[in-house]
Amino acid sequence: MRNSTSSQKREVARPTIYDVARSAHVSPATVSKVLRGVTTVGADNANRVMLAVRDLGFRSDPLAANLRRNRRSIIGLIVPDFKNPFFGALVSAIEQLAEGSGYRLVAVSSSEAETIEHRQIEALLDWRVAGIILIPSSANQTDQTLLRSEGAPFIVVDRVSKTSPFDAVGVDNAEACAKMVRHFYELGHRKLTIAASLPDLPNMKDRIEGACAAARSMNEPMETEVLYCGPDLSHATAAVAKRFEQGIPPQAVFALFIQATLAVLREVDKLGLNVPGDISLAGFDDFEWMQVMHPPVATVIQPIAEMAATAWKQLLQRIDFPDDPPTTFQIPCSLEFRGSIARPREGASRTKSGAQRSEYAEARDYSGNNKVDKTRRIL
Amino acid sequence: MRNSTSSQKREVARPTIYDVARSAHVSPATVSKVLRGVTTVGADNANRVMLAVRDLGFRSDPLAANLRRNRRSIIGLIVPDFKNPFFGALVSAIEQLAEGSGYRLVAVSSSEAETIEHRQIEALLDWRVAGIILIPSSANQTDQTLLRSEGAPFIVVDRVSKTSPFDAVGVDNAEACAKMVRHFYELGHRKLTIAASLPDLPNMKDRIEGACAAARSMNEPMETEVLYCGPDLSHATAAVAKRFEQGIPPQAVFALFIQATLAVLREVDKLGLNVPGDISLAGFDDFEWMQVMHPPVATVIQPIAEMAATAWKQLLQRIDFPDDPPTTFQIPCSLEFRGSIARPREGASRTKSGAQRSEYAEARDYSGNNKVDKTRRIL
DNA sequence: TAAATCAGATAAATCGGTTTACAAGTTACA
DNA sequence: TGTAACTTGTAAACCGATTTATCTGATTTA
Repeated sequence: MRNSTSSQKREVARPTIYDVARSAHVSPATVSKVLRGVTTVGADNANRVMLAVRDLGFRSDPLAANLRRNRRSIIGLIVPDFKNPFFGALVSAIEQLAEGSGYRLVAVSSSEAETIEHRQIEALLDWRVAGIILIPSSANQTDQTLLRSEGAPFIVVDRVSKTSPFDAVGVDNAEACAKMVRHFYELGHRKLTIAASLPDLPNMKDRIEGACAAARSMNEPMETEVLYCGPDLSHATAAVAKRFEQGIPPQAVFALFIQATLAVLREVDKLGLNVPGDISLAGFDDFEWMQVMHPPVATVIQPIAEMAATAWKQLLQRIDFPDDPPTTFQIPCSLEFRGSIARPREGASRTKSGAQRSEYAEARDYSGNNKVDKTRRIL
Repeated sequence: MRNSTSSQKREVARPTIYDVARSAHVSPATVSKVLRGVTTVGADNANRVMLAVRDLGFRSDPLAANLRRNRRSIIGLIVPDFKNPFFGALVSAIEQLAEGSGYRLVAVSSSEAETIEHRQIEALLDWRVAGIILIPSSANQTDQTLLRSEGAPFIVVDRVSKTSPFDAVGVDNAEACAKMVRHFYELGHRKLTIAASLPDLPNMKDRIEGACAAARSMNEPMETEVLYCGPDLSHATAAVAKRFEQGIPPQAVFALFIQATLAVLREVDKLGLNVPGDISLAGFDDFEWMQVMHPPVATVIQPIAEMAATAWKQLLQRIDFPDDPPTTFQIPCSLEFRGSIARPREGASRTKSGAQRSEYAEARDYSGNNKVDKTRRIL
């Protein structure tokens, strides 16, 4: 005999469909049908059921429901780090899409660690999620292979290579970096320091290679130097500081991730240097603060909204058609050339000059003209 | 008869405890006991079970398990906006604590909307989470009342009032703002513009009142003006722009949330004004970019790590002792007085002066001396 | 009128672990 | 030796919704 009236110590006994059935004088099966919108129910009974549901405040238990039917309604999202506003914006964009799609999005973090990522994926699989959106913590593809072998619909986002054997959504890192390098070149730079995190992330690798290849292919080939800064701000600060202390500081830096951008700005500031007078700087990703800096920081803008939309669409496609061949998407970035890049100085003197400041003032075009696509703004 | 060998179209049939039981020549109940560490199992049987588990790659299905026993292992976290790096840091900090505590943390977003917040809470309750950490989207407490009435352990974080009738963890907003106002006062400011979001968030209310009360209580009372900027950057930009266009621009602004800080910087920049020469500025929350600005932005630092730790501890306490009286925590903030605040100018001329620049240069003390607690750094 | 069809409702099996109740075997102790 | 106490293991009920197979009564068809 069902006994849902026995109440736990604290818990208010939740009504079950058996309670609803009793109250509406129908069978539990009929209640289930009404709730799922099956039409083979008489209008009379349906009404009584709906009334009883309202009266008792009944809400279906997804644990029990999901256990029985094998359909699932949760999409899991694994993000390397909630602190990174780029991922925050990406999560947010995907969440907008999930809202009202019948799916529910839950986000978990891998803390940039493979072991945690693996645990989280196993947990999501155990919870029988409908699908998984993975922003990998590393280039290691064992987790993706696991997902494939478990038959779970999933899509890899952001840190992907062009040749991923799975569904993947990334940006055209190489081309974006090439464009930025060309901008440096056109302004007269022939030496470029590239501040990367670590070469083991696929997108970072593409950025480095794209930038270096572009530099080599110029009429007058540019001299490049790649600085590996490590994963976070403290590592980046140390690496950048070390580089600035030894030999002559670079005149042009392309920071391929946000922490490197901050590290360079910090170091430049510490040494009393001037951007772009002493050093030209470009970053990656667009954060609001970059536009209120003096000068505003030129940067590569990843199309977050488009990435989210593509990933979401492809995941739903994958859920519906598990056997279609996988697709890799490469979305182009846009670039924002702001005042932080200027012509290199002839004599490499390092005092602040008024002339230099006015030059940057002319170069900036970030305020006032709102021609920039809103969806590309972060924070 | 159990039939777990029938395979779905795509799905590789997951082994159940019945499969394990068959393979180990014991009953399913024995398997369950072994897995849950119940000791009343012979060593011989236990070994065979563990071997079978390994062989078959069995992993327990939490849906089925949680359905039967009423214990739960997931903590749900509701955050208003993933894009806000302050929340990102808070989520991240809480996640560190959840890791290795036996609980799993899943984050969902309310998109700053009461209706979505309500839906998310209902969903979490339906999923029978062990507890909920709520960063409210508004001052409306109906959701908190719902949680209380459903008997779910929960704790409210960040946007809380001192007098919350529930478990709550917030910071001492009023005192922090008072300190910052005193700093303005001591540097000679007698007029202060306070840029708030909306007065309906409890923490924002405390900030506004704390700042205004402090201003009034000075020997020479300060004149304050509260500017309501709305919830996001676009609203804030519009509100700030409007204020700067009408009458004389303020000489001192205390921005009580990050978007206001950005909006002020943007407007200052647009009008060609100089910080702190023409206008002194203080913000709320510490983001890395604030330190690489020229000048670095003075700000109130919320102790994120401590907030997370307190909230987590209290939630676990609440789970264990559902009937203890609720506690409200008020954690003090620290302040970082940086170069963006300086003495007001005598004659309110608005040209950039070299003298002014050097004054700010003396005021800054943000780099080099690493005495700032690492845990307070965001991004 | 009897047989076939069909809409509408339901009892019972089911999902996959957990828990309970109890049986069988051992050991302990009077 | 007989009974209580303790071990170890299992069958079966259970969590709450879904689904299947079946049943009833009404309507249609032969």
